[in-house]
Amino acid sequence: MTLTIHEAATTTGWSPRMLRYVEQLGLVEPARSKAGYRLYGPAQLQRLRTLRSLLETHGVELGDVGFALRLRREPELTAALDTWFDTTPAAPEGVPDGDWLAFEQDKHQHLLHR
Amino acid sequence: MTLTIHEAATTTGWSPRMLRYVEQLGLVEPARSKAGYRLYGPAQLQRLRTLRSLLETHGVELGDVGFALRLRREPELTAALDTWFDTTPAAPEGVPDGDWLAFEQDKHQHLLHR
DNA sequence: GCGGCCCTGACACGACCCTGTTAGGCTCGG
DNA sequence: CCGAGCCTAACAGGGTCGTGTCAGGGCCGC
Repeated sequence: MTLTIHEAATTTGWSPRMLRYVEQLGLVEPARSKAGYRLYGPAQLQRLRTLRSLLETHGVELGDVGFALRLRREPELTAALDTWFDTTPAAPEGVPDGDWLAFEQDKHQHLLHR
Repeated sequence: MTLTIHEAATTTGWSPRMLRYVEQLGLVEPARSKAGYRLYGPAQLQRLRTLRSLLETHGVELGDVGFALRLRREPELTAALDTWFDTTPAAPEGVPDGDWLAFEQDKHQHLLHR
């Protein structure tokens, strides 16, 4: 029930080279035989096929998916990005600039070290 | 209370060229004067500075932040990535492969069209 | 035991990203 | 009105990404 890299390549539409690259990005990691051969099971094949359609239908690059993976593995990075995006793009009215800057910096401080 | 692009550049550590590039990525979009001049207010300056530290401390590229922005603007892309990542990396035991594949595809279907 | 796979590592090469720089034209302030 | 600064558009060059291909060396099945 496991395919060699060349077999997996032909049934999923990737090239063997790309399968190794995808593995290097941490996206699909096949099991290994005792001698080090990559062994692709049904789960990996399915993942490879859905990955392919994901790229096509959303116009995404492999590197982008790699970055999304990084986001999952580094919640603090995700948090930092979230606070950055959520920072009000315009200063609230009635608040002096200095105070507002201090407020925002404080907010970031808390969120980063939570 | 608004700075011209060159002034904003010197106080934030970016180059004018980069400020235009950052704007093009949709990350920091300054107001415009009637004649089309970019006008950076305190909010934009703060955003530029925090962006800079974000890149340094997390070893992230501008393009990555751009992709994160894209994720916020395209929830369906985020959903697609989530379901892909959450696909069990190994088939559950006791379930024939065919059934499991069907189950996963069905799950994706639902999640995508929710 | 040998032909055909697989492994890792490396080079190659186009495409695109990042950043600076320049050109040509408009705008601001004194 | 004139010098300094802004605008857009374009080119340029070093860097990285995606992908193929090759070399040198193990592993597998008949």
